[in-house]
Formats: sequence, C-alpha cells, structure tokens
Amino acid sequence: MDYRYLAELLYPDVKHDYEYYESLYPVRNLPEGAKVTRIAPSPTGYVHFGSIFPALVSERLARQSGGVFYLRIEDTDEKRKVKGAIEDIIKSFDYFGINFDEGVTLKEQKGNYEPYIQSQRVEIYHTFAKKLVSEGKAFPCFCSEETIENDKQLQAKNKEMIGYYGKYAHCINLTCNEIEKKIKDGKKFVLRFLPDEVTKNNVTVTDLIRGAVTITDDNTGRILIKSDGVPTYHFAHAVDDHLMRTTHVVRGEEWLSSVIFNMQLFLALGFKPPKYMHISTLMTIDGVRKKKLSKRDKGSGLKEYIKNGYAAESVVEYVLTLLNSNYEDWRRANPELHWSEFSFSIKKMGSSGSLFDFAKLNDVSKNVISNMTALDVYNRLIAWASKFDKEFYEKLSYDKEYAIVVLSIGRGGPKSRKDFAVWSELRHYMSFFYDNWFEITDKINEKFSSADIIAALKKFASCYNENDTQDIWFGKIKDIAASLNYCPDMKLYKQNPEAYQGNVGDISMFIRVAVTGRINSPDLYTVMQVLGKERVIVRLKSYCI
RNA sequence: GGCCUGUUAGUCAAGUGGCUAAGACGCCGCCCUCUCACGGCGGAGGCAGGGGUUCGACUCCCCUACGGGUCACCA
Repeated sequence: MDYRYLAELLYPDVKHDYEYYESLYPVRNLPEGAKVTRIAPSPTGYVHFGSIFPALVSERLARQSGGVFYLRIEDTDEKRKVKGAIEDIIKSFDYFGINFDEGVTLKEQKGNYEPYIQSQRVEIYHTFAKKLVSEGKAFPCFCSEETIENDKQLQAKNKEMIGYYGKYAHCINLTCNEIEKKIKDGKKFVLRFLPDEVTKNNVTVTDLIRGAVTITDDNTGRILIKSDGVPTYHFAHAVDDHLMRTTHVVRGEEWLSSVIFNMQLFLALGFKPPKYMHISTLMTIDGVRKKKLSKRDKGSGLKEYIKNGYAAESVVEYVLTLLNSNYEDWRRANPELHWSEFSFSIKKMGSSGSLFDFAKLNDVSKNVISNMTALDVYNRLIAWASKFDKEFYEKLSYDKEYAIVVLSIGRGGPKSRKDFAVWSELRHYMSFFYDNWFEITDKINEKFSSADIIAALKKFASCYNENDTQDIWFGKIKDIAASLNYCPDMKLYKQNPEAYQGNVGDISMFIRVAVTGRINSPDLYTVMQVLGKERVIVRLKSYCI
C-alpha cells in the first residue's frame, strides 16, 4: 500500500506540510515551570455550573506559574451548535472574574496561536490527518451507519469489546484502487485511527490529581475525522493542544477513560502529551441519591446564579473551598485579600465528587458580602438590579446616598451583620426604608393588649427626639415600659416574669413593628436615624389609627 | 454488563501505621442582647462491611456492598 498516494487521494486540498504549522505556532517562550492551560467549551447551550471548576483550576495554574490561560471554542459538532452560546460563555466567565490571556473574545480573537475556534482550523486538522495517513497510522472507512450499528449489536450480544477492529474493521484492507474508486464515486468516508501497536494491555497513566490510573489500551479504531471533514474531539484536542503548546489539560473526570487514546494519538502524531488533571464531577442530591449535577437540575446553569444575584466572588469562593480544602483556613486568616492571592495547590484537590451544598454557598456568600463596604454592595447591587429588577434599580439610583446609608447599617467591623447571601434578598431587606414599599407584614402577638400597644406608641411618638443619643433614646423606652408595668430590665424580668405585663423588649417590639413593619430588624435606633423623625412619627401614628 | 474509579458525621473535609480522628456548613442548647443578624461557649453526629498484613490500622492488601465515570461520525 502506497500510503503517500493514499494521503494525497484523501486530502488533495491540503496546502501546507505539517512542519509549516510547527513553525507558525512555535514553542512558547516562557519561564521554566510556567503552565499553559485553557478551557475549551463547546457552544452547545448555556454554561454549566460545573464548568467553573476546571476553569478556575486552569486559570490559577497558569497565572500562579507565570503562564498563559486561554479560551478555545470547540464547535466541531454542527448539529449541537447553539447561537449566542459563545457570547454566553465569554460573558459568564467574565462575570465571575475569570479572564483569558488569549483566545476568543466578544470582538475578535487575540493571541499568536489563532484561530482559537475549531471550525476555523479544519485545514490544520486535515494537514495532520494527512500526515497520519501517509504514515499508515490512519485509514478511511466507508462503512454505512447500518453496518456499524449491526456490528455493535453483534458485539454486544457476543460480549465483545465494541469498536472497529479485527474482523469488524471492514475497510482496513481496502486497496488503494478500491478507495480511489469509492472516492471518485463521491462516497463519503470517515478517517479512523490505527494504533501503532495493538497491545490490549492495561496501561498506567499519571493523572496529577489521582496519581497512577490504570486504563485498558484502546484499539477500537476510533474516528478521527468525521464524514463532514470535521475532526472529533480527541483528534482536535491532540492537534490543538500541541500546536497551542498547552502544558496542562484540566477537564472533567468523564474524560479519564479516554486518556489512553489521547496518549496514543499524541504518540502517533509525534507530539509530547500534556499533563492531565481530571476533576471529579459535581454532584447534586435527588431525594436521597447522589447524582451528577446535570443540565436539567436546578442550579446547574451559571446564569441562574447571576440572575439570583450571587456575587461573583461568592461563587468563586465557594468553588475554591471545594477545590482546595485549606482555602477556608486561608480565608479566615486573610479576610482582606482577593482570592487570587491564595496559593492554589494541585495536591490539595480531592478525587471524589462533592455534593453541591446551597447552605454552604449561602454561608460563604454572606461572609463575602459582609466584608464589603456599603459602597461596594451598592455598586454591585445596582448593577444586578439594572438587569433583573428595574423597579428596585429606579429606587437605588434615585437616591444613591440614602441607599448607601441604609446599606451601611450594621456594616463594618468584625461583627458585621450577615443578613443576605444574594442581591435579590436586598429588595425585601430594604423595603421598609421606602415609603411606598413599606407595609406592616408582621403581627404583634395577640397576648399583648392593643391598649398597651397604642399607649406605648403614643408615648414614644410624643417624646422621640432624633438628636437623642442611643442611651437616652433607650432610656425613654425603658421609662415607657415602666409606666405600663413592662419590666425595664431584662434580668429582673427573667427572675419574675409573672410580675409584669411584659418587658422592655416587648415595648421595643411594638415600636419596631410600627416603624419597620417587622418583628425583626437591624438596630432600631439606627433605623430611626436613617428614616428621619418625620417618617418615624408618621408611622407610629398611623399604626394607632 | 465489561473496564475504570471512588467511599472519614446530613454536607464539604483534614488525616498518609501509633492522637481523646482537626476544621467549616447545617442542626440543638446556653451566653451576649430591645428583636433579628453578628459574636462567644457547649452539644449531638463519622473512618461502608468483612477478612487479612502488622506489636499496632482511617491509613497497606484482598473480597463484598454502595456511589460515580466510560463503552457515539457528542463534547
């Protein structure tokens, strides 16, 4: 068999020798130890929450080592392409502060290794496919889908390995003439891989997270180039990551079992394989069972988190705690630092899949937000509201200073309040600070007589002075309490609750409900200061009507 | 089903032959306190099961059970 002739027959349009591309995309000039990583999503829909894991790991590895992190779009499946998906990918990662040194952007592609979109690289793939054919390492296959399907059924029935090999590799012995004739007849073909050696042995490969992993040798004649001339994932991966000089491939564990095939391909192409890291799948709980977090699950889309109002840092922070178990300790020790200051370690990564935990995410998020300044919170909140809550946005932008004052309540210092985890909760939290949103939503327990309530409110209304210090302010409440036989001292009250109608806390509660509409609120004194005397009095009086 | 891979409290997890088995979230209680939140203190709760190896196993080996992955002209 004249492989060179065959290669020419199969890929007559290839213009360049593969060496052309080797020199067009030279080895990167980077310091020793610098890692080149990428994420390579396919534009088949919205970005999955799980995508942020490999993205973050890749980003950290590259940035921490002075390397390069880039975005490549793997759009080799025409059928599954979704319009707008690329834009969605870029915007989603941007929201979470994950930026790329090279690759696809909203405007153009940047970097010296372009194109970074696989559908624009077909000629490159064909060049290397041609090389493989000319070396007898790949061959064309003209089998119909029915043939393949029948073989598969038979193999399944006989409990044989499924694939295109041995007696099932019908096209492997086609002569050059036969192939030439089929091509002249306009027959489509796929290009299949013929492994160098068919060993059928178990091979041990190294995964940076899992260590030595044993995988069975792959010799199933897998497809390299589909009949439409576009490569499959594995072939594109080998060519691209070699030519783009990727050093570390970080991907989900669903790829683990194909590492061996990847290795074979790199070897056959004469490439040095990258190092692999397979991240365990994020799980979710379905009733009592753990299962892979899939696109159908609630909380699987990155966009949902944006829409619900999770701060970018909250999500990153949470993911980092899952990725590196010592992250939380570091965060406690360094509350002021940005997450990128953390020194990320591959060694600290676990190899079993973790379960997504909303409670934990929310806790992390509350901490993140409690560490922000009021201005910070305001800026992010309004950015969120401008997209997802127009009415709220209007209020926030109408009086920025006021909103910031409201957001300042209980903020700052080591005991900063932790009232909310997502921006969408702020609307309710802040609502009573706006007159047309204010409403009494909580009821005062019926055990208190309305006469007492009214009396307390009226007394307070008549003596409230917004220039009072907090001590004087509270002293007045205590006086009111005493006058109504509500114990002004909590400790005394607890010793003998029967002796009183209630306590000073109850009086405060009456006032709180009248002023805020709620049983619970941040510090009442401060709330009143923010609302201003006029509104406080109006609310106190209107409650009495 | 074959092959691969994993299993420390409800969840995330330290831990690499010798400790009363860290910590965080959640839960419960107490304290602080005008409520809530915060903070402080305390509590319940765990090495999947069975065999080995060893003076000694959460740690090493085997088996079982139970998760997860993969077996496409999808990535």
